[in-house]
Amino acid sequence: MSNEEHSDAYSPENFRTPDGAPSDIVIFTITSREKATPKKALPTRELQVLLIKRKVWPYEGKWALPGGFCKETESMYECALRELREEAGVTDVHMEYFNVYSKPGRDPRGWILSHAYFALVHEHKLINRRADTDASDVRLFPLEEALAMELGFDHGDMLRDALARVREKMLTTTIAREFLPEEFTISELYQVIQTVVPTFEEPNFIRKITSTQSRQGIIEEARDSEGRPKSSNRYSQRAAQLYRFTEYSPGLSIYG
Amino acid sequence: MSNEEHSDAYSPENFRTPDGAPSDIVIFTITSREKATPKKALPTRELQVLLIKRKVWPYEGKWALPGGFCKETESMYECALRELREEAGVTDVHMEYFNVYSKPGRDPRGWILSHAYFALVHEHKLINRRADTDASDVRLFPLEEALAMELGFDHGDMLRDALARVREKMLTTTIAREFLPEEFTISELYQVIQTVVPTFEEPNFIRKITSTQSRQGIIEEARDSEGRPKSSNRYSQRAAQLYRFTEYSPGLSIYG
DNA sequence: AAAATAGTGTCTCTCAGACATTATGCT
DNA sequence: AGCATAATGTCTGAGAGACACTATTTT
Repeated sequence: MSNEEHSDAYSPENFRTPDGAPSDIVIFTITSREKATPKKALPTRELQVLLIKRKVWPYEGKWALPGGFCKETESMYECALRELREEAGVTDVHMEYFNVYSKPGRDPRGWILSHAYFALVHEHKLINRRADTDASDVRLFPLEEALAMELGFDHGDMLRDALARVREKMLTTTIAREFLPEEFTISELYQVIQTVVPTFEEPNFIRKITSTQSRQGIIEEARDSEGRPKSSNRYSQRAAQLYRFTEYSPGLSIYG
Repeated sequence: MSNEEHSDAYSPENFRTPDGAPSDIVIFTITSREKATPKKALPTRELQVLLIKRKVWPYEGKWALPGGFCKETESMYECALRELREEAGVTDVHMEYFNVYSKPGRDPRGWILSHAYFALVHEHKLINRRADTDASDVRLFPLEEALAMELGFDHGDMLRDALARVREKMLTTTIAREFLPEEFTISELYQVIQTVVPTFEEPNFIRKITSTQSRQGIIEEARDSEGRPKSSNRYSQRAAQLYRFTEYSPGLSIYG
């Protein structure tokens, strides 16, 4: 066995090892507020990000993403789940890994590699938490505001990267479901997509999404126990047909 | 400041820190062999993966992915680039990060979190290397064979995950270019896609890819300095039009 | 009636899918 | 002539895009 530079004979004693491997989580939610109009109307929706105010060095007093150090007894995903629960009081949500942040010097505490996740949380899951927490140190920020802030560490990069990934996935997968109730109207779905991807615009959205031939059954009509279509007039005078996502997830291709 | 479990007052002395943070790289290439026919014909293409035979504990004698430990002075991506160069002799290729592997106990040497990349390498870039390397310990394996092998660590999982990711990206992005020369024929492109994604089948492939209306200009005709279309009879009696990828990368959506 | 959202009719043009047919140059 | 690959012709029906129009219920 040789001692060449790419030797496999690694042993922790011979090299500097990392000082920690945390996970950080970009928690997105969509808040909805009733419009001020006296009549029924679609709510105003806004994409929000959860941030935590740091109480200790480094970046004391700055806002940053929730997160924390991984333990040797858990996987990185389990670590992120734990932090999600401990810091945001949230369980059972869609969470995905998206990148590692490892630039030397990114953390003044030492050589620390951060593993970034994003989570998509339904508004209702955060409402409980907001009651029993000191709102001054854990808060939702509107996306635009959060993007303009100077966050601790390289969390600004993480936020931008997470957002780009979520926007892409919003259009190519059915993650919109994470922000919707089981049964929803086409307008709600359209609104959610537009809230995450402001450039999204489809004048004939209803036609496309419900023409079951080409995009085969991403969603289906909700029906009651007797098979009659269910509708809702939550947001409108005229009741709208309710839909639900199916299990089907289409495969996309640029070649055909 | 409190000592509660999710305190920010982390300091390396108080907790166990990782014993290492390596990167491992799944290097894909497509080999092409001339057919045995006397006449001109399309070559036989095969997706291959580069593996290295381990010489030391753990998994001594087993085949595994190339990789190695990250240094505190480099980012994880730089680490992967270095390993790619040191272990496979490859530079300037498409490489992407795709996951972290962190299951407790995954590495008998300790608490080691591995960061997995895939690289797409043109056959030509590996040919040089194969000459000056002992072919007995660094080798290309046909994909199917590699999948059936028992690799060291959790590298079997990495290989399967990398393959799934590359297959998805082959259909949704223009990474096919990584396996093709600057200018190529439609048949070559079709073959490359099928080599990576065996289920891909498009009877009217030429029509679709060259109808510049809908999939606007993913590729364009190659032309000589006088603007005349260039063609090649590398693989056929009848010369075929050459194409090149443009910079355009289409955005896909399930909603319209 | 006015407002607000839900949903349909209709037209044009492109394109997908299928399959047959022609084109070119080598052996 | 026979072959392998390259490329076009032609038909059908689905669907995208645009825009006007109708439907339903509340205020």
